[in-house]
Amino acid sequence: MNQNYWLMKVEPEAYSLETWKKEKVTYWDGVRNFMARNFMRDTMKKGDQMFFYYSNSHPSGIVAQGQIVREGYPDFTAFDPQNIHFDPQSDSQNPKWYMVDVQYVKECRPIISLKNLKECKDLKNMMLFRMPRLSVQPVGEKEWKIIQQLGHWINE
DNA sequence: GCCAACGTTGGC
DNA sequence: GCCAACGTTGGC
Repeated sequence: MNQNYWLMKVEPEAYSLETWKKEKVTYWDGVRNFMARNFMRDTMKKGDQMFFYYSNSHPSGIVAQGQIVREGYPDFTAFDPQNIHFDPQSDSQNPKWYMVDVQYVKECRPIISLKNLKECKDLKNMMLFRMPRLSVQPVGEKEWKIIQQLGHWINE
């Protein structure tokens, strides 16, 4: 089976690493971008690995690693008018947005900051730099391995 | 189907 | 908090 790698962004105020570590598995709701949605709906497979990336943070960067444990299914937060991610164009008969479930694997401490990533010349082709606003994006196997080396990973 | 206006993301 | 980049919307 072909193993894929991903980077998924979250703002720490929206969903923190501490919460993820406690819950172990979370659904990745609220993605409202077509390219990111298509990756989750069509390409992500159970067993794929992902970096958990803090955006809009001080600093921004990779703080943990996880894996996909459930493949794309409708993002039900879009159906709920009370929810901040509500989208009237999406309903359960014809869902517009999708999500996956991700399980916590291990933490990276200290953070691998965006600056660290940019300074690593072997990573200069990362999609992160070319498409800085894409919140769910693939990571190449080579890049994945380099980042594994770059970080200090902690299993708790 | 083009493209200007608008809204959002996210680094700084 | 500013603002550049860029995805999306909507008028035509």
